[in-house]
Amino acid sequence: MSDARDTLFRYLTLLQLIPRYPGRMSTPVLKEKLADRGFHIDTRSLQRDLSQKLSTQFPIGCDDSQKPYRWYFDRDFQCQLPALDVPSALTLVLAEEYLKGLLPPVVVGQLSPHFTDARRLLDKMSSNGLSQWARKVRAIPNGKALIPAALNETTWQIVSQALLEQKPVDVVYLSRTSKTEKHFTLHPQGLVSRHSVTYLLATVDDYDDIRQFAMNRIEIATLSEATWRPLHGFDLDNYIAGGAFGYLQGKVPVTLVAQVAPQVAWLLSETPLSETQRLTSLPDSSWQQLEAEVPDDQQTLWWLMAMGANVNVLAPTSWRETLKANAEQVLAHYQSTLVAQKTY
Amino acid sequence: MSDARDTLFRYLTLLQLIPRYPGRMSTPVLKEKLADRGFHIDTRSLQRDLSQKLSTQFPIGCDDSQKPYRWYFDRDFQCQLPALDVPSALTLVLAEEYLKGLLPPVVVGQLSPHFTDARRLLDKMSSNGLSQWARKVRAIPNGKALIPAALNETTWQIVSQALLEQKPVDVVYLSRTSKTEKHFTLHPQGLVSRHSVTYLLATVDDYDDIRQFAMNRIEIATLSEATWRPLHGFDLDNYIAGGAFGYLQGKVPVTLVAQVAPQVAWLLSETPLSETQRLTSLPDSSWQQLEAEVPDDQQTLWWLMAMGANVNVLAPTSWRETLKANAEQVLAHYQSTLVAQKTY
DNA sequence: TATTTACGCGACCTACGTTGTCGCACCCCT
DNA sequence: AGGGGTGCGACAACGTAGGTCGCGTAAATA
Repeated sequence: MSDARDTLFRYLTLLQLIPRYPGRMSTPVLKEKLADRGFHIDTRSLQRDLSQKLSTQFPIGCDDSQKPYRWYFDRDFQCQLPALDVPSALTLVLAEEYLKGLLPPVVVGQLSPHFTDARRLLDKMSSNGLSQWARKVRAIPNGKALIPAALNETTWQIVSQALLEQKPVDVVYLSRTSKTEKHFTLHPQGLVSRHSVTYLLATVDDYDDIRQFAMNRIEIATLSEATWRPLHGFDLDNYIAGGAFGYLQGKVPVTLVAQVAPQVAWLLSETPLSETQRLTSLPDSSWQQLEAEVPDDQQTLWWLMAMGANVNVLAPTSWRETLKANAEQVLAHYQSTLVAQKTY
Repeated sequence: MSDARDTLFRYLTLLQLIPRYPGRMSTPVLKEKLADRGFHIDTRSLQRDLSQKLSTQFPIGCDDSQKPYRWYFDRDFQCQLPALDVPSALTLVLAEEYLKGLLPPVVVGQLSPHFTDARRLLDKMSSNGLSQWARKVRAIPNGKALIPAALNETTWQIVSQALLEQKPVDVVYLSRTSKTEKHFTLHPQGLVSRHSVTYLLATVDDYDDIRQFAMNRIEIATLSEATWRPLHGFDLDNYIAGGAFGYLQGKVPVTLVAQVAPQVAWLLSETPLSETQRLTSLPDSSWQQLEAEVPDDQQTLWWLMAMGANVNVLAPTSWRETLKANAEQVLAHYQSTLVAQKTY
């Protein structure tokens, strides 16, 4: 293995080194990287491998406009080494259905080679002609499907790279309040995808406080020349729990007690609110009593609100009061706009 | 290519033919499949390839308990041919975060080789030691995260295979109403993953009507000996739109008109309700007027309810009435249980 | 413009890897 | 006990991978 004169393995390593299309890699660099991994071969051999062996059998392209030729894989080529099995392929299709509603198109596009691979397998499998797998699988997302914010492909690439390699980025950002473009140097500390909007958490210029930047409002991103300023003691989970995304979350879970309508009980018996959930029948009613330890956060409260008259929260009292107050406010709204309503 | 005496390519094809662990494939079968793809080689060569070349370089195992040896890949081995790039790896991590809340653990586990591959790449990349990528990325799911219904691994494998290959399955199903186990022969027609519960749509035994089966309540599934009875004219999308999953959906979209609080307007400007959405300022208020073409479905109504007092729906009138009635009912609840409340 | 440098590429040759064939051993089945 | 299916060691012939040399070319440098 150290000598590793095994041709096959060298080919495979080489194939793994060649980047997918937007990227490219020159022959000398490839030789270098190959050497790093224990394959000390002559430049000539590498050239032969590329231009005679691999490029005839694989969708590999060569940019020969400049002299150190640079090689790349076709953008959408994908090859799983243990080929996908049918269940995995189906899972991928399902996953794609879900993710399309959750992540920006560009980001899902990043994974398209995987998904197309799965689809190709399923297509091929139904050689009888009419399996029509595409019409057999659907994902119904949780909650209202909002349209994911569009974002720029290179922005995603630059920012994700910067985040992971701990490098600063220069960005042109379209501020929300003032509709003006601003220039910042960001030091990325984290990435949060909330619903369908992706936020970059970063410190700005020379300041030490974390700020949020919606990725879709970053107009241009480039790796910065500035030096990286590390930030210690930042914890993403604490940051989120602190309410930064509108999800103020109490440290301690609370015990939810509520009466729920039959259809809600049915739902909850399939997909519990928490591990500790208990459902018990109520006398003289088709409703059931629900008890569960749930996080003290906005999400849970919204879920309860969406259930509307189908749940009747008994505890915690604060939630009960909130829900009650909310209902009163809603009614108040509908009183005050009574006149306006008539115009529709 | 027809003669394809290229060793490398034969090796690769072979590697793609060897299934991942739960599966296994015997030498004669491999020879057969290889021949199908144009590689007519001697059995001896195949044996050498497997036992001397491939199994020394790859995590390949051999079950030699029976005489036609059967080969398989390590369960969690994964090899992308153009290796993953950093943005793709990060996307995979994000995707996994989301999917963990949406699909049953076993189903996500089906994709774990992909995800572990991504994680391995990120781990390796941060050779400086402390990139701690895992602490840098979070996905906050849309809506309340219910716990996905657990389901059996082999059930998923059998059923997905049956669905795609148009084969009937014999199942032991734990009925919801009566807590008894029932035996059916199902003819799978579709698969719907709703929130976190996965349903199989199938005709039962000799009947022609579609019924839903929660995958998590299928206790045992085996490919059936029965002959496949095709069902014509079934359209999954129509079926869902027809309200089968509690999402009765009007054929025509409706025009939603509402006044929304600033924070809701903020959210909607990032992730619109629909392509046609318009937000306009209201005089004498920080609220804004929202107009959008939205589907006439339960999801949208739930979303409006969750927004509570932060939206004031003006049209369609039916929704306005529904929301108002709901608020009144909620208040009524909280009146009637006033006494009970005090005990908490 | 002349010179240098860096690559790509064709050619050549040798060592070694690949592959078909044969024979033997083993196990299972009848 | 015998025969078919399979794994495996050995061997010889063929093919080819890979190091080396040298030329041509294009870009960089003086």
